Amino acid sequence: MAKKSRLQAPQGMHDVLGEDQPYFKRIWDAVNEIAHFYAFSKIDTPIAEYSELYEKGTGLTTDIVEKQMYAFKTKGGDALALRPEFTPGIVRAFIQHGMFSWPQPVKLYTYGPLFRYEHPQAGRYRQFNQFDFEVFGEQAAAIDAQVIQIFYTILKELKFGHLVVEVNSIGDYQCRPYYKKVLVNFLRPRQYSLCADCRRRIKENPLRVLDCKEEKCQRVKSQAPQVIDHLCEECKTHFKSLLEFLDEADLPYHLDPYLVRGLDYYTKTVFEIFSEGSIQQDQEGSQTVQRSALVGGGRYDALVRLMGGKDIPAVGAAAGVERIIALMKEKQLPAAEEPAPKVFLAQLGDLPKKKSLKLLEELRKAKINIAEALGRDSLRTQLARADKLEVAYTLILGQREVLDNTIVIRKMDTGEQETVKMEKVVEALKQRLRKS
RNA sequence: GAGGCUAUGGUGUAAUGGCAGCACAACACCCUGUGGAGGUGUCAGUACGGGUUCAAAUCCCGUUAGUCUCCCCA
Repeated sequence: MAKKSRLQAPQGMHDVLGEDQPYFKRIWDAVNEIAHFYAFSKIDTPIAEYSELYEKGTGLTTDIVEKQMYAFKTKGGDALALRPEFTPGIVRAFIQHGMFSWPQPVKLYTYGPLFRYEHPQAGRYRQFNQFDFEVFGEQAAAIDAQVIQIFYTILKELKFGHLVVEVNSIGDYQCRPYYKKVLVNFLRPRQYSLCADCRRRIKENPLRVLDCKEEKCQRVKSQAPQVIDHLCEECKTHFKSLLEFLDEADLPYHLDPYLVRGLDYYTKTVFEIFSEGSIQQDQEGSQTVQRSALVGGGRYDALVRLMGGKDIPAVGAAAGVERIIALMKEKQLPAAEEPAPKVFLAQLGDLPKKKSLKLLEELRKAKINIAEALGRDSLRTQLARADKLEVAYTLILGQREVLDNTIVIRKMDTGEQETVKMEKVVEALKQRLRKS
């Protein structure tokens, strides 16, 4: 093992500096606001769980668990894993705290970092953030529609323009095994028209062949039997009902009969939300539209029971925050606005500097955002800095003022100065700021 | 897990194998209690480790990281 002693963040992980913070804030604000409106309560689960939880929940054969999990042993010998997704942890909490006996449905949301060990590239990191909404104890398709609507609304709040919801139903444990057989029977005679990966998938996970982007596989799959034609009555009714709700809610959806998802636990509804992607030119000059899913989710009616709880239906989804931010930047969508200070406090000398601390605290209580440079002594430098910050007013507190118990208010654009009594300064500033 | 491209002060950029330079930023001074302009100066770099060569930022190999593609996914 090569020793990585460079003074740098680990691969695929990065610092979020001040300039990016407003984007996160904007997203968290939108998420919290909409969660509150739809009566979701926040849950924070540990950043690590027993590995077993994901092996059982997410699925042992999924890439996420098989190849991408940060798994480790504690000193006490426990096998833990950094969470690669939210759902199993939330399901665990649901069971552990007996939420099946809470008033149903139980609506939970969360956001925070997830970890997957994979090759970083555009919009993909080893530590990344998602926000996640889950609803337990409700099997009506109305709830599926509501979850979709919530994510759609959050992205709209963030000012995304053209959003497309791709939906499909992949059946449940009654009808999917049957469809799988039909699909395999269709694919097997045609396997030599498929790419190598898909030939492998026929055995491992035939549904994923439908997801392949290879052109020759696309050709085969366009002839392939579709899941929605093989749904059992219950799943068919549920899916029809979902589409009606989506129509009613004016959500622009597109039925993608080939949408399947990578995780094992989905049943019935699966969906993804895309933004109209960026157009990229490849070497031959042909244009391909980059579409990476911003949101992915679906229904998982059997998971709670599978993990040891009661038979509780559930539906949920998660959105990738870094991807959303990348697109916000590309489309120049607004981040949160940080109110810039409009006042600067300049002080000269020891005594004024001491008085400054108290004055700053008074201004904070009065909610007047103020900048200072207590580390600087020359008035010239402090004014230069005030100028750079584009404040409207600068307070000047020197020896003379402290002795007279006054302070100077300088209006920066005109250079007018006025001396006011120290105890009046908060009021005087408020007045002036209100005017401008 | 596989592959392509890239790497020069804090940032952005120069340098036919031959003195590592410029701009911005930061800091100080010109100007001791009055900013915006201007001037002077300071700080600071060839990602890391090897190799070729009289001579390497430049060529070669490896590592690391970034970026992109496949895989997979948010």
